[in-house]
Amino acid sequence: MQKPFQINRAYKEVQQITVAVDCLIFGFNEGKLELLLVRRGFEPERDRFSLIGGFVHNEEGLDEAAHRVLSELTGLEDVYMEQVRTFGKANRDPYERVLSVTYSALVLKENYNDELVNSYKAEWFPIDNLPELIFDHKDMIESAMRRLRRRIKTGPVGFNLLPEKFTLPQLQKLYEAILGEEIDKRNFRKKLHAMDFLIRLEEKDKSESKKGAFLYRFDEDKYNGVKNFSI
Amino acid sequence: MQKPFQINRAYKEVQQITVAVDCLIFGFNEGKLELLLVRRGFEPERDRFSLIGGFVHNEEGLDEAAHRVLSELTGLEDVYMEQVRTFGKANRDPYERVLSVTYSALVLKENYNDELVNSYKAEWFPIDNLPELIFDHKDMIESAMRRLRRRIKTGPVGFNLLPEKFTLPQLQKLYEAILGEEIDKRNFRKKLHAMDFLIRLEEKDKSESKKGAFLYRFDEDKYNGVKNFSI
DNA sequence: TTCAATAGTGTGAAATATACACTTATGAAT
DNA sequence: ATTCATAAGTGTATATTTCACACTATTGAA
Repeated sequence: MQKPFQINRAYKEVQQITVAVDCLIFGFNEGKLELLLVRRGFEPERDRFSLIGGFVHNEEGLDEAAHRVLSELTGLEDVYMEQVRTFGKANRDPYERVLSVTYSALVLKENYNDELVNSYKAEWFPIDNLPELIFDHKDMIESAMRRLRRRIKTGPVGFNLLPEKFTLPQLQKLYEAILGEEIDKRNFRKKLHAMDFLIRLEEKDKSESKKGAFLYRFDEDKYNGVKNFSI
Repeated sequence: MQKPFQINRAYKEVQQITVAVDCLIFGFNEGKLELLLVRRGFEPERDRFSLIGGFVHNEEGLDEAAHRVLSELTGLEDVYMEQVRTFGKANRDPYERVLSVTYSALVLKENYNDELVNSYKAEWFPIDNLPELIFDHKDMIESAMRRLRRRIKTGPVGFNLLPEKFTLPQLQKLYEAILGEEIDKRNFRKKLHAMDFLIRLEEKDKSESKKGAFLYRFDEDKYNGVKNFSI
């Protein structure tokens, strides 16, 4: 019989593993959900695309590491991120063992530091037209997409992908892009109106139509009074 | 400006971290949802309770590690497990840095190897009356419970906690124990009947009542024809 | 024969989700 | 100035789902 596992717990000579965070950086632009990828500039797998990632340092937590990696690439500091899941097959990276904890980030394209993004050879791709990716990064994206679809239906996370002021047609296009299906305009607005956490401003965005669409703002306080968010 | 992160990717001298899996082993017994915990037999934190865990070996994947840890403790081999989430605050274990990937396991108490469980000083606790736990294990349990509540409403995972043949009153008690709320008997049965993936056997369990309750069996094939599982 | 205890069953009301079409405002073109 | 094209905005009826609710059936034990 093996030793009780608790004793192993105290072993100092236990195997250690390289741990990375890989970030799924989502943006929304011109009605499309996009993902930020980098092209590998070195062998192996040179020129293939991958998620933005980096290693976890010894003194930093996972969330910190994810924020650091994102901020190093985009210059963004206060970004909405959540952990998605951890990929840990022994040979997922065939060159060396790396455990990867994935994080999903929702960023506002207008806030990026373009220069920084360019310097890292990062590119945005529409979610429905991604290039081939290294390792298990495709699985990571699927996993993150499933989660994102669930999250936007049950909570107000989608607003992180829109500017402070946005129109209802914009918001609906965002939901359609993420869910991958068309939504009825009247039903969509009916739900939003019922929850009553958006504030209509006396301002219109005329960039998409001659009539112009009213701009709205997400109101945190009013949202806190909402019991069952559902779209 | 820092170096492009991709170059870091190729570094071999990157920090490595000790990685553990911690298993949330759920069982269902006498109408109660229970969790299997072990009492630490060594300092520090001697005599406090913790989840069952173990370190990830270099040549094994996370899922494998979780199954191995579970099987070493309980002798069970084919157990339903899913990854929950990864806890990675730098100081979550104040004695040494350990990253922990949590797994939720649904086991059938009658299948355990009692001797093995006893030899490890493991104990079952009802989920609503847990002892104090080390480190962030309480957070892990909350996280796993949230997930379990969601999963049993949207999929047939609960059956893993019941024997092959079970009664509807048993099944309902299981749902009530996990969800922490009472369910209307008629509405509960109505949903199950509508989905039509349970097979009623010509056999009754009279251990709970004089009248006896019919035994049912979960039918995998019939379940595959169900589009929207919902309880 | 009665009693106690759990198993089993159906209906109506309320809430939620879905389907669906026309009017409004405005800038651009004539 | 009138017309036209384009997207914004609005309400109602139906179907579906969820929820609330109470009595009968079966049986072993007393």
